Amino acid sequence: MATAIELLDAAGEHGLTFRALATKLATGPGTLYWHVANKSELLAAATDAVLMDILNGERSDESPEDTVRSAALSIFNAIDAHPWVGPQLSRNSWQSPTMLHVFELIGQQLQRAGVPSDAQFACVTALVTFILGAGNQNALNARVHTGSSTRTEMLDAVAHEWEELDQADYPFMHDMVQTMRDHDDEEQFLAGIDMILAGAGITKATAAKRGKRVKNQK
Amino acid sequence: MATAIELLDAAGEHGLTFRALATKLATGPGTLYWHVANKSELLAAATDAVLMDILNGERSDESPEDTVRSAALSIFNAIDAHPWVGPQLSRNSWQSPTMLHVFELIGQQLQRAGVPSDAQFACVTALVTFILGAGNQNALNARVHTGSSTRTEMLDAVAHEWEELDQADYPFMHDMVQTMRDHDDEEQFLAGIDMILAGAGITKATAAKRGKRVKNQK
DNA sequence: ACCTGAACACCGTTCAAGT
DNA sequence: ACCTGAACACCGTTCAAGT
Repeated sequence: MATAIELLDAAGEHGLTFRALATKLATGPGTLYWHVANKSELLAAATDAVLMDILNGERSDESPEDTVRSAALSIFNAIDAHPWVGPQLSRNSWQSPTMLHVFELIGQQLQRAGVPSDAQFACVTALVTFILGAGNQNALNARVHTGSSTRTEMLDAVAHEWEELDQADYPFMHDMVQTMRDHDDEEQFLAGIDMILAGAGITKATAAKRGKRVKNQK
Repeated sequence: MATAIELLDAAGEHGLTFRALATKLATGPGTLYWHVANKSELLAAATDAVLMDILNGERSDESPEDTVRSAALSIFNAIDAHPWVGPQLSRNSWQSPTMLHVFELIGQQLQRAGVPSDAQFACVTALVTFILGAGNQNALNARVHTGSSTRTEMLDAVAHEWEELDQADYPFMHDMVQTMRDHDDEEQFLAGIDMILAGAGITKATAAKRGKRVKNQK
Protein backbone atom coordinates (compact mmCIF):
# COMPACT_ATOMS: atom_id res chain seq x y z
CA MET A 1 0.00 0.00 0.00
CA ALA A 2 2.74 2.40 0.99
CA THR A 3 4.73 1.71 -2.15
CA ALA A 4 1.54 2.12 -4.19
CA ILE A 5 1.21 5.63 -2.77
CA GLU A 6 4.84 6.26 -3.64
CA LEU A 7 4.19 5.37 -7.24
CA LEU A 8 1.06 7.50 -7.36
CA ASP A 9 2.78 10.53 -5.92
CA ALA A 10 5.70 10.09 -8.27
CA ALA A 11 3.81 9.74 -11.53
CA GLY A 12 0.11 10.23 -10.97
CA GLU A 13 -2.74 7.85 -11.49
CA HIS A 14 -1.30 6.19 -14.55
CA GLY A 15 2.05 5.89 -12.86
CA LEU A 16 0.55 3.19 -10.69
CA THR A 17 0.82 0.05 -12.76
CA PHE A 18 0.34 -3.51 -11.67
CA ARG A 19 3.60 -4.37 -13.34
CA ALA A 20 5.51 -1.46 -11.85
CA LEU A 21 4.11 -2.12 -8.40
CA ALA A 22 4.89 -5.82 -8.77
CA THR A 23 8.52 -5.35 -9.75
CA LYS A 24 8.94 -2.80 -6.98
CA LEU A 25 7.66 -5.41 -4.56
CA ALA A 26 9.84 -8.06 -6.21
CA THR A 27 6.96 -10.22 -7.29
CA GLY A 28 4.72 -10.91 -10.28
CA PRO A 29 1.73 -8.84 -11.39
CA GLY A 30 -0.65 -11.74 -10.88
CA THR A 31 0.21 -11.89 -7.19
CA LEU A 32 -1.39 -8.55 -6.49
CA TYR A 33 -4.75 -9.85 -7.58
CA TRP A 34 -4.77 -12.16 -4.62
CA HIS A 35 -4.79 -9.19 -2.26
CA VAL A 36 -6.83 -6.71 -4.23
CA ALA A 37 -9.73 -7.19 -6.63
CA ASN A 38 -8.74 -4.62 -9.26
CA LYS A 39 -7.10 -1.29 -9.84
CA SER A 40 -9.98 0.84 -8.65
CA GLU A 41 -10.00 -0.99 -5.32
CA LEU A 42 -6.30 -0.33 -5.07
CA LEU A 43 -6.84 3.36 -5.72
CA ALA A 44 -9.68 3.56 -3.23
CA ALA A 45 -7.56 2.00 -0.52
CA ALA A 46 -4.66 4.34 -1.23
CA THR A 47 -6.97 7.35 -1.12
CA ASP A 48 -8.50 6.43 2.20
CA ALA A 49 -5.07 5.85 3.65
CA VAL A 50 -3.86 9.29 2.62
CA LEU A 51 -6.90 11.26 3.68
CA MET A 52 -7.75 9.59 6.94
CA ASP A 53 -4.39 10.68 8.29
CA ILE A 54 -5.23 14.25 7.57
CA LEU A 55 -8.77 14.19 8.86
CA ASN A 56 -7.82 12.64 12.16
CA GLY A 57 -5.59 15.60 12.80
CA GLU A 58 -8.51 18.01 12.57
CA ARG A 59 -9.74 19.74 15.72
CA SER A 60 -13.08 21.34 16.32
CA ASP A 61 -12.37 23.61 19.23
CA GLU A 62 -12.55 26.72 17.15
CA SER A 63 -15.67 28.52 16.00
CA PRO A 64 -17.82 26.52 13.57
CA GLU A 65 -16.78 28.59 10.55
CA ASP A 66 -13.13 28.36 11.38
CA THR A 67 -13.38 24.62 11.85
CA VAL A 68 -15.02 24.28 8.47
CA ARG A 69 -12.47 26.56 6.89
CA SER A 70 -9.58 24.65 8.36
CA ALA A 71 -10.95 21.24 7.38
CA ALA A 72 -11.68 22.50 3.89
CA LEU A 73 -8.18 23.85 3.55
CA SER A 74 -6.67 20.59 4.76
CA ILE A 75 -8.51 18.63 2.10
CA PHE A 76 -7.66 21.20 -0.53
CA ASN A 77 -3.99 20.94 0.33
CA ALA A 78 -4.10 17.17 0.50
CA ILE A 79 -5.40 17.06 -3.05
CA ASP A 80 -2.72 19.48 -4.08
CA ALA A 81 -0.04 17.27 -2.56
CA HIS A 82 -1.53 14.05 -3.94
CA PRO A 83 -3.36 15.09 -7.10
CA TRP A 84 -4.67 11.59 -7.77
CA VAL A 85 -6.91 11.56 -4.69
CA GLY A 86 -9.21 14.24 -6.06
CA PRO A 87 -10.98 12.30 -8.78
CA GLN A 88 -10.97 9.30 -6.51
CA LEU A 89 -12.83 11.13 -3.76
CA SER A 90 -15.30 12.59 -6.21
CA ARG A 91 -16.02 9.20 -7.71
CA ASN A 92 -18.06 7.96 -4.79
CA SER A 93 -18.30 10.85 -2.44
CA TRP A 94 -21.47 9.49 -0.90
CA GLN A 95 -20.15 6.05 -0.19
CA SER A 96 -16.52 6.18 0.71
CA PRO A 97 -15.85 6.13 4.44
CA THR A 98 -13.53 9.09 4.08
CA MET A 99 -16.13 11.31 2.53
CA LEU A 100 -18.80 10.27 5.01
CA HIS A 101 -16.37 11.39 7.65
CA VAL A 102 -16.02 14.75 5.92
CA PHE A 103 -19.77 15.17 5.59
CA GLU A 104 -20.25 14.46 9.26
CA LEU A 105 -17.49 16.82 10.30
CA ILE A 106 -18.82 19.73 8.30
CA GLY A 107 -22.44 18.94 9.05
CA GLN A 108 -21.89 19.05 12.77
CA GLN A 109 -20.32 22.46 12.50
CA LEU A 110 -23.25 23.77 10.48
CA GLN A 111 -25.60 22.54 13.16
CA ARG A 112 -23.47 24.19 15.79
CA ALA A 113 -23.58 27.40 13.80
CA GLY A 114 -27.35 27.30 13.75
CA VAL A 115 -27.99 26.68 10.08
CA PRO A 116 -31.70 25.80 9.85
CA SER A 117 -32.18 22.09 9.50
CA ASP A 118 -33.89 22.27 6.13
CA ALA A 119 -30.88 24.11 4.71
CA GLN A 120 -28.18 21.89 6.19
CA PHE A 121 -28.14 19.30 3.46
CA ALA A 122 -27.88 21.84 0.66
CA CYS A 123 -25.09 23.55 2.52
CA VAL A 124 -22.88 20.52 3.20
CA THR A 125 -23.42 19.39 -0.34
CA ALA A 126 -22.41 22.75 -1.71
CA LEU A 127 -19.35 22.91 0.50
CA VAL A 128 -18.15 19.42 -0.34
CA THR A 129 -18.78 19.95 -4.02
CA PHE A 130 -16.82 23.15 -3.91
CA ILE A 131 -13.94 21.70 -1.93
CA LEU A 132 -13.50 18.74 -4.25
CA GLY A 133 -14.11 20.83 -7.34
CA ALA A 134 -11.55 23.42 -6.37
CA GLY A 135 -9.06 20.77 -5.35
CA ASN A 136 -9.38 18.97 -8.64
CA GLN A 137 -9.17 22.16 -10.62
CA ASN A 138 -6.05 23.16 -8.77
CA ALA A 139 -4.47 19.75 -9.17
CA LEU A 140 -5.23 19.67 -12.88
CA ASN A 141 -3.90 23.16 -13.46
CA ALA A 142 -0.65 22.19 -11.82
CA ARG A 143 -0.35 19.08 -13.97
CA VAL A 144 -1.36 20.59 -17.31
CA HIS A 145 1.39 23.15 -17.48
CA THR A 146 4.02 20.62 -16.70
CA GLY A 147 6.61 22.02 -19.06
CA SER A 148 8.97 22.65 -16.15
CA SER A 149 7.28 26.04 -16.00
CA THR A 150 7.17 27.86 -12.72
CA ARG A 151 3.96 29.24 -11.38
CA THR A 152 4.63 32.74 -12.67
CA GLU A 153 5.49 31.47 -16.11
CA MET A 154 2.20 29.64 -16.12
CA LEU A 155 0.27 32.71 -15.05
CA ASP A 156 2.07 34.74 -17.69
CA ALA A 157 0.94 32.31 -20.34
CA VAL A 158 -2.65 32.59 -19.21
CA ALA A 159 -2.45 36.37 -18.93
CA HIS A 160 -1.04 36.55 -22.41
CA GLU A 161 -3.91 34.52 -23.78
CA TRP A 162 -6.47 36.69 -22.02
CA GLU A 163 -4.87 39.83 -23.39
CA GLU A 164 -5.07 38.52 -26.89
CA LEU A 165 -8.84 38.16 -26.70
CA ASP A 166 -10.90 40.72 -28.59
CA GLN A 167 -11.40 43.74 -26.34
CA ALA A 168 -14.96 44.26 -27.56
CA ASP A 169 -16.07 40.69 -26.95
CA TYR A 170 -14.16 40.09 -23.75
CA PRO A 171 -14.13 43.31 -21.70
CA PHE A 172 -14.44 41.43 -18.43
CA MET A 173 -11.49 39.16 -19.09
CA HIS A 174 -9.34 42.17 -19.85
CA ASP A 175 -10.35 43.73 -16.56
CA MET A 176 -9.33 40.60 -14.72
CA VAL A 177 -5.85 40.06 -16.11
CA GLN A 178 -4.03 41.85 -13.32
CA THR A 179 -6.13 40.33 -10.55
CA MET A 180 -5.56 36.91 -11.99
CA ARG A 181 -1.84 37.42 -12.06
CA ASP A 182 -1.78 38.50 -8.44
CA HIS A 183 -4.15 35.93 -7.06
CA ASP A 184 -3.26 33.41 -4.39
CA ASP A 185 -4.80 29.97 -4.74
CA GLU A 186 -5.51 29.34 -1.08
CA GLU A 187 -6.93 32.80 -0.57
CA GLN A 188 -9.14 32.31 -3.60
CA PHE A 189 -10.32 28.99 -2.29
CA LEU A 190 -11.16 30.33 1.15
CA ALA A 191 -13.03 33.25 -0.39
CA GLY A 192 -15.24 30.71 -2.12
CA ILE A 193 -15.86 28.84 1.11
CA ASP A 194 -16.74 32.09 2.83
CA MET A 195 -19.24 32.98 0.13
CA ILE A 196 -21.05 29.70 0.60
CA LEU A 197 -21.00 30.09 4.37
CA ALA A 198 -22.31 33.62 4.07
CA GLY A 199 -24.99 32.43 1.71
CA ALA A 200 -26.02 29.89 4.30
CA GLY A 201 -26.45 32.66 6.83
CA ILE A 202 -23.21 32.06 8.67
CA THR A 203 -21.90 35.59 8.81
CA LYS A 204 -19.01 36.75 10.86
CA ALA A 205 -21.47 37.04 13.74
CA THR A 206 -20.00 34.07 15.50
CA ALA A 207 -16.63 35.66 15.18
CA ALA A 208 -17.97 38.50 17.30
CA LYS A 209 -18.28 36.10 20.21
CA ARG A 210 -14.56 35.64 20.00
CA GLY A 211 -13.86 39.33 20.28
CA LYS A 212 -14.45 40.96 16.93
CA ARG A 213 -17.27 43.47 17.20
CA VAL A 214 -18.91 43.28 13.84
CA LYS A 215 -22.31 41.92 14.74
CA ASN A 216 -24.72 44.14 12.86
CA GLN A 217 -22.38 45.92 10.62
CA LYS A 218 -23.15 45.40 6.98
CA MET B 1 -15.83 14.83 -35.17
CA ALA B 2 -19.53 14.05 -35.07
CA THR B 3 -18.92 10.33 -34.95
CA ALA B 4 -16.31 10.88 -32.26
CA ILE B 5 -19.00 12.52 -30.14
CA GLU B 6 -21.28 9.59 -30.85
CA LEU B 7 -18.70 7.19 -29.50
CA LEU B 8 -18.07 9.34 -26.43
CA ASP B 9 -21.75 9.61 -25.61
CA ALA B 10 -22.22 5.91 -26.12
CA ALA B 11 -19.39 4.64 -23.96
CA GLY B 12 -17.66 7.50 -22.22
CA GLU B 13 -14.11 8.70 -22.52
CA HIS B 14 -12.58 5.28 -22.93
CA GLY B 15 -15.24 4.38 -25.47
CA LEU B 16 -13.51 6.71 -27.88
CA THR B 17 -10.73 4.67 -29.36
CA PHE B 18 -8.62 5.42 -32.37
CA ARG B 19 -9.35 1.96 -33.65
CA ALA B 20 -13.08 2.17 -33.01
CA LEU B 21 -13.30 5.60 -34.57
CA ALA B 22 -11.23 4.44 -37.52
CA THR B 23 -13.35 1.41 -38.30
CA LYS B 24 -16.50 3.48 -37.89
CA LEU B 25 -15.08 5.87 -40.47
CA ALA B 26 -13.99 2.93 -42.64
CA THR B 27 -10.32 3.78 -42.48
CA GLY B 28 -7.19 2.89 -40.54
CA PRO B 29 -6.14 4.21 -37.14
CA GLY B 30 -3.04 5.84 -38.55
CA THR B 31 -5.09 8.03 -40.80
CA LEU B 32 -6.59 9.97 -37.91
CA TYR B 33 -3.18 11.17 -36.88
CA TRP B 34 -3.00 13.19 -40.05
CA HIS B 35 -5.95 15.30 -38.92
CA VAL B 36 -5.39 15.38 -35.19
CA ALA B 37 -2.22 15.37 -33.12
CA ASN B 38 -3.34 13.01 -30.37
CA LYS B 39 -6.25 11.86 -28.26
CA SER B 40 -6.36 14.85 -25.97
CA GLU B 41 -6.64 17.19 -28.93
CA LEU B 42 -9.48 15.05 -30.20
CA LEU B 43 -11.24 15.29 -26.85
CA ALA B 44 -10.71 19.02 -26.65
CA ALA B 45 -12.23 19.55 -30.07
CA ALA B 46 -15.23 17.36 -29.24
CA THR B 47 -15.77 19.24 -26.00
CA ASP B 48 -15.71 22.64 -27.61
CA ALA B 49 -18.11 21.47 -30.28
CA VAL B 50 -20.64 20.25 -27.73
CA LEU B 51 -20.48 23.22 -25.39
CA MET B 52 -20.33 26.06 -27.85
CA ASP B 53 -23.72 25.02 -29.17
CA ILE B 54 -25.20 25.34 -25.74
CA LEU B 55 -23.55 28.62 -24.83
CA ASN B 56 -24.61 30.33 -28.01
CA GLY B 57 -28.19 29.64 -27.09
CA GLU B 58 -27.87 31.60 -23.85
CA ARG B 59 -29.63 34.93 -23.52
CA SER B 60 -28.90 37.71 -21.10
CA ASP B 61 -32.12 39.67 -21.10
CA GLU B 62 -33.10 38.49 -17.65
CA SER B 63 -31.83 39.81 -14.36
CA PRO B 64 -28.14 39.21 -13.73
CA GLU B 65 -28.73 36.45 -11.20
CA ASP B 66 -31.20 34.66 -13.42
CA THR B 67 -28.84 34.85 -16.34
CA VAL B 68 -26.09 33.34 -14.23
CA ARG B 69 -28.44 30.70 -12.89
CA SER B 70 -29.62 29.74 -16.33
CA ALA B 71 -26.14 29.58 -17.82
CA ALA B 72 -24.95 27.55 -14.86
CA LEU B 73 -27.81 25.13 -15.26
CA SER B 74 -27.17 24.76 -18.96
CA ILE B 75 -23.59 23.77 -18.34
CA PHE B 76 -24.59 21.47 -15.51
CA ASN B 77 -27.07 19.72 -17.76
CA ALA B 78 -24.64 19.55 -20.64
CA ILE B 79 -22.17 17.70 -18.43
CA ASP B 80 -24.94 15.43 -17.30
CA ALA B 81 -25.84 14.63 -20.90
CA HIS B 82 -22.22 14.24 -22.00
CA PRO B 83 -20.36 13.15 -18.90
CA TRP B 84 -16.99 13.14 -20.64
CA VAL B 85 -16.96 16.93 -21.13
CA GLY B 86 -16.68 17.63 -17.41
CA PRO B 87 -13.11 16.55 -16.78
CA GLN B 88 -12.18 17.96 -20.15
CA LEU B 89 -13.44 21.43 -19.26
CA SER B 90 -11.75 21.31 -15.89
CA ARG B 91 -8.46 20.33 -17.42
CA ASN B 92 -7.70 23.73 -18.85
CA SER B 93 -10.49 25.96 -17.67
CA TRP B 94 -8.32 29.05 -18.01
CA GLN B 95 -7.22 28.37 -21.52
CA SER B 96 -9.95 26.71 -23.50
CA PRO B 97 -12.00 29.12 -25.63
CA THR B 98 -15.17 27.61 -24.27
CA MET B 99 -14.33 28.33 -20.67
CA LEU B 100 -13.12 31.83 -21.44
CA HIS B 101 -16.52 32.37 -22.96
CA VAL B 102 -18.15 31.17 -19.75
CA PHE B 103 -15.96 33.39 -17.60
CA GLU B 104 -16.85 36.39 -19.68
CA LEU B 105 -20.55 35.62 -19.64
CA ILE B 106 -20.74 35.24 -15.89
CA GLY B 107 -18.33 38.07 -15.23
CA GLN B 108 -20.40 40.54 -17.18
CA GLN B 109 -23.46 39.64 -15.17
CA LEU B 110 -21.60 40.14 -11.91
CA GLN B 111 -20.56 43.58 -13.08
CA ARG B 112 -24.15 44.34 -14.06
CA ALA B 113 -25.28 43.20 -10.62
CA GLY B 114 -22.89 45.63 -8.98
CA VAL B 115 -20.43 43.22 -7.41
CA PRO B 116 -17.49 45.37 -6.30
CA SER B 117 -14.62 45.05 -8.73
CA ASP B 118 -12.18 43.65 -6.20
CA ALA B 119 -14.57 40.79 -5.47
CA GLN B 120 -15.45 39.94 -9.05
CA PHE B 121 -12.57 37.60 -9.71
CA ALA B 122 -13.13 35.56 -6.58
CA CYS B 123 -16.77 35.32 -7.43
CA VAL B 124 -16.48 34.10 -11.02
CA THR B 125 -13.82 31.68 -9.94
CA ALA B 126 -16.02 30.30 -7.19
CA LEU B 127 -18.99 30.00 -9.51
CA VAL B 128 -17.07 28.27 -12.27
CA THR B 129 -15.39 25.94 -9.82
CA PHE B 130 -18.73 25.06 -8.33
CA ILE B 131 -20.43 24.54 -11.68
CA LEU B 132 -17.74 22.22 -12.99
CA GLY B 133 -17.34 20.48 -9.64
CA ALA B 134 -21.05 19.81 -9.31
CA GLY B 135 -21.31 18.71 -12.91
CA ASN B 136 -18.47 16.26 -12.54
CA GLN B 137 -19.79 14.94 -9.29
CA ASN B 138 -23.18 14.41 -10.80
CA ALA B 139 -21.79 12.75 -13.89
CA LEU B 140 -19.60 10.45 -11.83
CA ASN B 141 -22.41 9.47 -9.52
CA ALA B 142 -24.51 8.50 -12.49
CA ARG B 143 -21.72 6.42 -13.95
CA VAL B 144 -20.57 4.68 -10.77
CA HIS B 145 -23.85 3.02 -9.96
CA THR B 146 -24.18 1.65 -13.41
CA GLY B 147 -25.62 -1.68 -12.36
CA SER B 148 -28.77 -0.99 -14.35
CA SER B 149 -30.02 0.54 -11.11
CA THR B 150 -32.61 3.28 -11.27
CA ARG B 151 -32.12 6.51 -9.42
CA THR B 152 -34.23 5.43 -6.47
CA GLU B 153 -32.39 2.15 -6.15
CA MET B 154 -29.19 4.12 -6.08
CA LEU B 155 -30.47 6.48 -3.40
CA ASP B 156 -31.70 3.51 -1.39
CA ALA B 157 -28.25 2.00 -1.46
CA VAL B 158 -26.73 5.23 -0.19
CA ALA B 159 -29.43 5.66 2.45
CA HIS B 160 -28.86 2.13 3.63
CA GLU B 161 -25.18 2.78 4.03
CA TRP B 162 -25.78 5.98 5.97
CA GLU B 163 -28.20 4.21 8.28
CA GLU B 164 -25.65 1.57 9.07
CA LEU B 165 -23.19 4.13 10.39
CA ASP B 166 -22.76 4.29 14.12
CA GLN B 167 -25.42 6.62 15.56
CA ALA B 168 -23.02 8.03 18.12
CA ASP B 169 -20.27 8.87 15.65
CA TYR B 170 -22.48 10.01 12.80
CA PRO B 171 -25.52 11.84 14.21
CA PHE B 172 -25.56 14.33 11.37
CA MET B 173 -25.63 11.68 8.67
CA HIS B 174 -28.56 9.99 10.34
CA ASP B 175 -30.42 13.30 10.38
CA MET B 176 -29.82 13.73 6.68
CA VAL B 177 -31.01 10.36 5.39
CA GLN B 178 -34.52 11.43 4.58
CA THR B 179 -33.49 14.76 3.05
CA MET B 180 -30.95 12.98 0.92
CA ARG B 181 -33.55 10.54 -0.35
CA ASP B 182 -35.94 13.35 -1.33
CA HIS B 183 -33.40 15.68 -2.84
CA ASP B 184 -33.51 16.88 -6.42
CA ASP B 185 -30.16 17.28 -8.16
CA GLU B 186 -30.98 20.44 -10.07
CA GLU B 187 -32.57 22.09 -7.07
CA GLN B 188 -29.55 21.20 -5.00
CA PHE B 189 -27.25 22.62 -7.61
CA LEU B 190 -29.13 25.89 -7.87
CA ALA B 191 -29.20 26.21 -4.10
CA GLY B 192 -25.42 26.10 -4.19
CA ILE B 193 -25.27 28.76 -6.88
CA ASP B 194 -27.61 30.94 -4.86
CA MET B 195 -25.45 30.62 -1.79
CA ILE B 196 -22.42 31.83 -3.67
CA LEU B 197 -24.39 34.68 -5.21
CA ALA B 198 -25.76 35.63 -1.81
CA GLY B 199 -22.28 35.48 -0.37
CA ALA B 200 -21.19 37.88 -3.08
CA GLY B 201 -23.89 40.30 -2.03
CA ILE B 202 -26.34 39.47 -4.79
CA THR B 203 -29.48 38.92 -2.80
CA LYS B 204 -32.95 38.26 -4.10
CA ALA B 205 -33.51 42.02 -4.17
CA THR B 206 -33.44 42.12 -7.93
CA ALA B 207 -35.80 39.20 -8.13
CA ALA B 208 -38.26 41.03 -5.93
CA LYS B 209 -38.39 43.78 -8.52
CA ARG B 210 -39.74 41.35 -11.04
CA GLY B 211 -42.37 39.99 -8.74
CA LYS B 212 -40.88 36.85 -7.23
CA ARG B 213 -40.43 33.93 -9.44
CA VAL B 214 -41.74 30.69 -7.95
CA LYS B 215 -39.06 28.06 -7.86
CA ASN B 216 -39.76 25.92 -4.87
CA GLN B 217 -43.10 24.26 -5.01
CA LYS B 218 -42.67 21.05 -3.17
C1' DA C 1 -1.45 15.82 -49.85
C1' DC C 2 -3.53 12.18 -47.80
C1' DC C 3 -4.27 7.22 -46.66
C1' DT C 4 -2.85 2.34 -45.03
C1' DG C 5 -1.93 -1.17 -41.66
C1' DA C 6 1.67 -3.66 -39.53
C1' DA C 7 4.49 -2.94 -35.56
C1' DC C 8 6.07 -1.05 -30.96
C1' DA C 9 5.61 -0.42 -26.30
C1' DC C 10 2.59 -0.48 -23.26
C1' DC C 11 -1.93 -1.58 -20.30
C1' DG C 12 -5.45 -4.48 -16.81
C1' DT C 13 -6.72 -8.96 -15.96
C1' DT C 14 -6.87 -14.13 -16.02
C1' DC C 15 -5.41 -18.68 -15.10
C1' DA C 16 -3.07 -23.06 -15.22
C1' DA C 17 0.63 -24.35 -12.72
C1' DG C 18 3.50 -24.35 -8.95
C1' DT C 19 4.87 -24.20 -3.45
C1' DA D 1 -3.18 -20.31 1.36
C1' DC D 2 -0.42 -17.80 -1.42
C1' DC D 3 2.75 -16.98 -5.38
C1' DT D 4 4.32 -17.19 -10.48
C1' DG D 5 4.56 -15.58 -15.14
C1' DA D 6 3.00 -16.53 -19.64
C1' DA D 7 -0.97 -15.26 -22.29
C1' DC D 8 -5.20 -12.61 -23.77
C1' DA D 9 -7.38 -8.73 -25.29
C1' DC D 10 -6.84 -4.50 -25.47
C1' DC D 11 -4.61 0.54 -25.71
C1' DG D 12 -2.11 5.20 -28.05
C1' DT D 13 1.19 6.20 -31.30
C1' DT D 14 4.63 5.70 -35.13
C1' DC D 15 6.26 5.01 -39.66
C1' DA D 16 7.66 2.95 -43.96
C1' DA D 17 5.05 2.31 -47.77
C1' DG D 18 1.59 3.27 -50.83
C1' DT D 19 -1.81 6.52 -53.92
